[in-house]
Amino acid sequence: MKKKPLKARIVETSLVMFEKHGYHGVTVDQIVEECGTSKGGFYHNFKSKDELLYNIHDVFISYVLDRAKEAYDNYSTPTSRLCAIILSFTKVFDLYKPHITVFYQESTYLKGDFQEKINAKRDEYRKIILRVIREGQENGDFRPEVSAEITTMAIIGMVNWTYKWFKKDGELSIEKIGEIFNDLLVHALVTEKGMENQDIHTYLLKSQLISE
Amino acid sequence: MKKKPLKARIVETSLVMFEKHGYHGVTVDQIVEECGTSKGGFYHNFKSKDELLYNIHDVFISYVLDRAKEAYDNYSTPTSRLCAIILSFTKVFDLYKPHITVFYQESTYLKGDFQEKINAKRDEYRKIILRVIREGQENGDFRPEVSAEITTMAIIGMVNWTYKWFKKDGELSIEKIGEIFNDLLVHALVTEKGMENQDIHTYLLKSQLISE
DNA sequence: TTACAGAGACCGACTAGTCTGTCCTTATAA
DNA sequence: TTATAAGGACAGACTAGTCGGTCTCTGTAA
Repeated sequence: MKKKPLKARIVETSLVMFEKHGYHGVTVDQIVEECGTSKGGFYHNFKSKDELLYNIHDVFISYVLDRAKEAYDNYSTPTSRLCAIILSFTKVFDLYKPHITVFYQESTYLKGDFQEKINAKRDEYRKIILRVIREGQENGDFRPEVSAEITTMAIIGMVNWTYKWFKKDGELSIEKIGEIFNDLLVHALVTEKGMENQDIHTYLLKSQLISE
Repeated sequence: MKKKPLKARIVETSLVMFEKHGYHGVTVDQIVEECGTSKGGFYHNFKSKDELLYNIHDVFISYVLDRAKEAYDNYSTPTSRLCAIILSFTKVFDLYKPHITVFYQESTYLKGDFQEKINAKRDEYRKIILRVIREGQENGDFRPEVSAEITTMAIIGMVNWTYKWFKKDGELSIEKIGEIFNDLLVHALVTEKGMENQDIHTYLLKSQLISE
């Protein structure tokens, strides 16, 4: 029964603390106190508090970026690709909720080089979605009259905002939430022609009467 | 030519600075330097830096809350109410973009009583949208199979996220962006029966071919 | 004279980061 | 197998600087 390496423990502990109190609401002393180590232990593993923040950002954005690329490669139509990307992202909330919160809450405080590296990956992510939507508009599956750029940001916003309200022990599982997002998206974007595709019904929720 | 009162100048100046560098990235000294006053001037108008942060939060949330209530009262169908609320909110970006950024970025750092007051208003806002969606589902205008709660948060997310990317001198005006949001929403939510309503076409973008 | 708005030197608490030293594991030579 | 050397992981006292907030003083308008 081996103990986890200190570096991982520092990341995990600080993550929970940052999520609750914010990056500036937690001191290095509090972090080392909480995971039972020392200043020495901390600065042996990280060059600075900033580097810890960068580390947290990078783990998360690299992970979702990989999932998005996978989703793009594993499917071949705009609709299935978009839905797969959305679903892969929402699923990450179960695993990386604290990372995501820190990512969107504290990225202002990333300095110079750290900020540039993260922004580059963030932009890459955005461009994948933008590309899927453009391809959908070009082949007639998606409605052409809505701006692809704005739609991209609307989708990203809808999904990302989940970090503000999602509770792991809430009523709906994260998969279910992802399905609702996809259902809304498909209705908002897909044309009648695009709807004729058979497998699109995979992404739609079954209509049911409201109980009275 | 009367000068603006110092208190307002402090708010305006700090807002711009907070938006760029974050609440913790700006010191009181920097604020008073930037608006040509002194520590004395600052602490004569605010009990603490926290109170300034609260002030900024309150101005913004109170404003949008009033606009939402107005929009609800001025319209009578779920669709028109929802669209009016969304439009009133997006329009606020022209006026209050820095407030909004600070609101969503720094609310973690509001202490005790301040936090509770802001959260109460924020919750009130959420409930207005939730109510409109429920009413739409009950009268058959909105699709009943999507969860009203999740849809509410999806909408709020889509709109709120605008603060992360909207540029005042960008390609599209904020009104145009609001119209796209409404178009997406109407397609995502409204039933065929609900679509029969005449004035719904006000909220839809005109279909046009993509130039090749 | 009074009341209030603002100036700015000053303070004390706090915090990121440093530095020296210790322990423990592992490699190596006898 | 054992003695010894070396290097990495960590401990924790310490430092230098920063920042929110206070206090006293000044100018001004009624």
